Amino acid sequence: LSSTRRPSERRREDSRPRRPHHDLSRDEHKALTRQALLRAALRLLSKNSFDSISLREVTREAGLSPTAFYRHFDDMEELGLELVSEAFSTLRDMLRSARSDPSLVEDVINRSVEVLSDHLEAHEAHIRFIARERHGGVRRIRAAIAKELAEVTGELAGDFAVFPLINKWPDEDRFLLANLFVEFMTGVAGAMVDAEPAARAGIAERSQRQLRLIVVGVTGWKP
Amino acid sequence: LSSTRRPSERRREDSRPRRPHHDLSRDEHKALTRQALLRAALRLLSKNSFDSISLREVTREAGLSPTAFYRHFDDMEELGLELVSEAFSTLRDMLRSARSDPSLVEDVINRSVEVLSDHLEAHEAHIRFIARERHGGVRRIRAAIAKELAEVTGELAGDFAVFPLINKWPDEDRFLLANLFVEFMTGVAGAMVDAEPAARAGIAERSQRQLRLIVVGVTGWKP
DNA sequence: TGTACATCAGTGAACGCGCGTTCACTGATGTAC
DNA sequence: TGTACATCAGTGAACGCGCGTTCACTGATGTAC
Repeated sequence: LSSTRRPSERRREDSRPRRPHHDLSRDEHKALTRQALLRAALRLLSKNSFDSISLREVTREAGLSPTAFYRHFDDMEELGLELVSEAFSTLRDMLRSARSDPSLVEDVINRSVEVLSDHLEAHEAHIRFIARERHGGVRRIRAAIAKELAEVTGELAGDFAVFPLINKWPDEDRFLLANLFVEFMTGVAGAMVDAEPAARAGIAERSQRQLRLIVVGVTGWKP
Repeated sequence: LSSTRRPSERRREDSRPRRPHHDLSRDEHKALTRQALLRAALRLLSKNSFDSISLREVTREAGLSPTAFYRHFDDMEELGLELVSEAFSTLRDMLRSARSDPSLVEDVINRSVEVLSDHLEAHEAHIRFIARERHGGVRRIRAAIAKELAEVTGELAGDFAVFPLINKWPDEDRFLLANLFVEFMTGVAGAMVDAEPAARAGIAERSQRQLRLIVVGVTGWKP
């Protein structure tokens, strides 16, 4: 009996204290709680789609009372939109650092897929969320993801200027290629996220060969 | 007052009579009701994702009492799986007739996208359902869609034998190309389904140009 | 530095609602004779 | 063909449950003096 949990002990899902007893300011503490809600939602979203998880589930998973939610977000949709911009913020950080990586220019085909795999391993929940909600059941979230992807595509079209071959293509063709590349990579990410971890290396290899075929198309392309 | 609806008149969503008074057999009537449930679910699924619609919503939309559902399906997941096989049944009918269409061999690039557009116009709800649930929140439905897509990919790899260029490729490379093609087309379908109808022609044109780039890659590919 | 007051993140009770599922039922259709 | 009985698709009431949201509250943190 002495080892049984007392029912009054609420299960806590994170280390954020309900009542601060340490050196955090009120604002810092609030920011931590907000993060706890976002993390909790992301955890639930790896199993279910966004429009099927409830506000109460999120607060329960975060170790808060349901009403605490309203101190941080108006509703679930607002939290969802924040997850979108959070996911793309880290994704674009990754793209920025990739841009200054000389190995990527030397071996776009293999390195692109490798960079994607690495990012996926580090931010799996974010990528799964994007793959799931890209065509999901919530219009505003679909729209937010589409907007971010369009921006990434635009930037990528510019990046392609470093390749002598593509350098002289008209803007329209560069955009065409950037869009194909983004769609392809999105598909690869979606496949990897749904696959067993053991199957991911195989998907990566296949994707590299497919990307090679596309690059052959690029070298033979008449703009 | 005389024009107001009496509250006892339940809104009916289809023409299937609650109590048959005509020449349908019991089995025929049951099959119609089953169809009414599938149709109703598909209608709801164009707005929301599968794991957020309820059994009661479906029966309400079909004009039935909630309990009638259990005469046709054990639970919602069984209905969802039936929608998957229904969607792929019509899709594969389409692919079968496309296979015997000489215009497709003459002009794969443009005709493939046109055939997809036509199918999408005729079966939009089915295609949207597939695009939405392919990476959606219900494991068994994702698995069912993945299985169907894998079979379609396998058949397509065989179809490619009609092209002299690909004819001599090893099986592995043909599968690689079929997979790329299916992923590409799936992406196009997803984009079209999410886009305003007015924007679809533009997506079709862009996809044709991208497909042309891929075909350039095919012509230059060393197996 | 100390005190008095304002702020506000998080609480817990309460609400009305839609949910999935059970149950005994009804009455038209199907079948055995 | 007519009758008596079996089948079973669809019903409506009932259940316990989790939901989103409101409200007045508590008590630690922040601030004005």
